Amino acid sequence: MTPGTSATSGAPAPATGSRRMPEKRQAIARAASTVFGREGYTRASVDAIAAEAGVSKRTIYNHFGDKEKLFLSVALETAGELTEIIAGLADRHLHKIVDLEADLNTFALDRARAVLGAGDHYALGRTIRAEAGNIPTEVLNAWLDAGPLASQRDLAAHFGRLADQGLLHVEDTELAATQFTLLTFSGAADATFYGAIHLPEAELTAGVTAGIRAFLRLYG
Amino acid sequence: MTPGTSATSGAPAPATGSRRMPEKRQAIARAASTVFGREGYTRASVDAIAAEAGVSKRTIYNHFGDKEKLFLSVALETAGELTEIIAGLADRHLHKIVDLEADLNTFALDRARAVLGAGDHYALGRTIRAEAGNIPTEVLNAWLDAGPLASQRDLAAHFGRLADQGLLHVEDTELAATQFTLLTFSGAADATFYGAIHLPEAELTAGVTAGIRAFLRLYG
DNA sequence: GTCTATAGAACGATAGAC
DNA sequence: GTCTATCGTTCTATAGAC
Repeated sequence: MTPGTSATSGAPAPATGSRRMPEKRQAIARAASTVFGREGYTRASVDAIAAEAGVSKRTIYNHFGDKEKLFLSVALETAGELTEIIAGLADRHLHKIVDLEADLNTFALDRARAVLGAGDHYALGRTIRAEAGNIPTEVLNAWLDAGPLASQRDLAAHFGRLADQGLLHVEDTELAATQFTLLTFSGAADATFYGAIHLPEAELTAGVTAGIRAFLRLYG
Repeated sequence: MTPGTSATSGAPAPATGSRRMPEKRQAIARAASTVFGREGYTRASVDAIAAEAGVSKRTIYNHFGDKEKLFLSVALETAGELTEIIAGLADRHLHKIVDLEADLNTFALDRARAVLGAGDHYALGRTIRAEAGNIPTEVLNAWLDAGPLASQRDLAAHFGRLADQGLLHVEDTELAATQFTLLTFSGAADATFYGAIHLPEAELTAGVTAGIRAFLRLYG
């Protein structure tokens, strides 16, 4: 094997043995994200990840060193994915306001569905939360900063703009964003264990609606 | 715990081989709670639990069947422990109000410290949350009902009483209790991954204070 | 004498690492 | 593909309780 010293060819090289195979690495990362998210860290076996990625175990060890490094790498690399999705939702629903309460409601609902819904957008995030006590502080902070905190800063910026337009009465935009998330998201996150179990749609909409009403009593 | 069939006598019965040994079972349950809470489900070995309990592995299997049953039993049996602690705090701080904002503040702070603080009051709860996807719905619901939901109902009752006294303006006491928890607790729970990492005292008090102020703007 | 609980060794499977 | 460690589980023998 010894992949580093195999044929040098600069050609596209679809076959195995090329000098660098970023697509293999990416396949491993994707597979690891899937399996870690589905099984959790300890239950996920390197065998299962290799099978999911369609590579041999040895390839994983060559690329990532060991299981822990693989997990931490994937945790860091995927930290920003959901942030961008949520930023897109905020831009779509909060950029041009037509009905403040309705627009906030739709944004909050879409965000909750994106994070907690059936898809595995956040499956790895669940595992990261579960393993928080075993993750080095720097990696944890990097994940927080590229993930949840980034979404919060983005939301605070939106609220600042809405305040400038006179649609909201906000002094501390960061605090308003935090409390918006608490009132419209954290309840559902807690009730579903961050998406691990299903929440009936009616309960989700009821919780979000009540949260939006409280938020507008505070800042409307 | 084990309400109906507790030990009949006051006799010490130190020797081995007695017909029923509930104190061994309790030692196992305590040890399992500790080790599961500290290590998580998959990392916790039956060996480690046996060592912590001062008991042989075989004894664990005789009492609980297998590792999964042991975990689920302990999860159910310890569900109400923290609930009673929090109920005591609520009774202490919310029964006789002298300064509404200060009393709510103290209660919220004490509760957050009790749940998220260094002690392992909630360590097993963290593991239960992490394993939610692998826990049978009925067990999960029983844990929720004896734990977080029970605390919430208790808090709602307090708020109902305070509303009757004219100290709060609350229509839906359950909703008020939910939003109180969201505004004064969930932020810290989220930031610490339910107590897995430490939160500086200053940040905790700042978050709680801001949450109480918002709550009183909503219901004061 | 029989029953039950205990301790500690032993087994089979699995997973991480090379 | 192989090695090695570990884990969940089971088996065997011992000893007190009825």
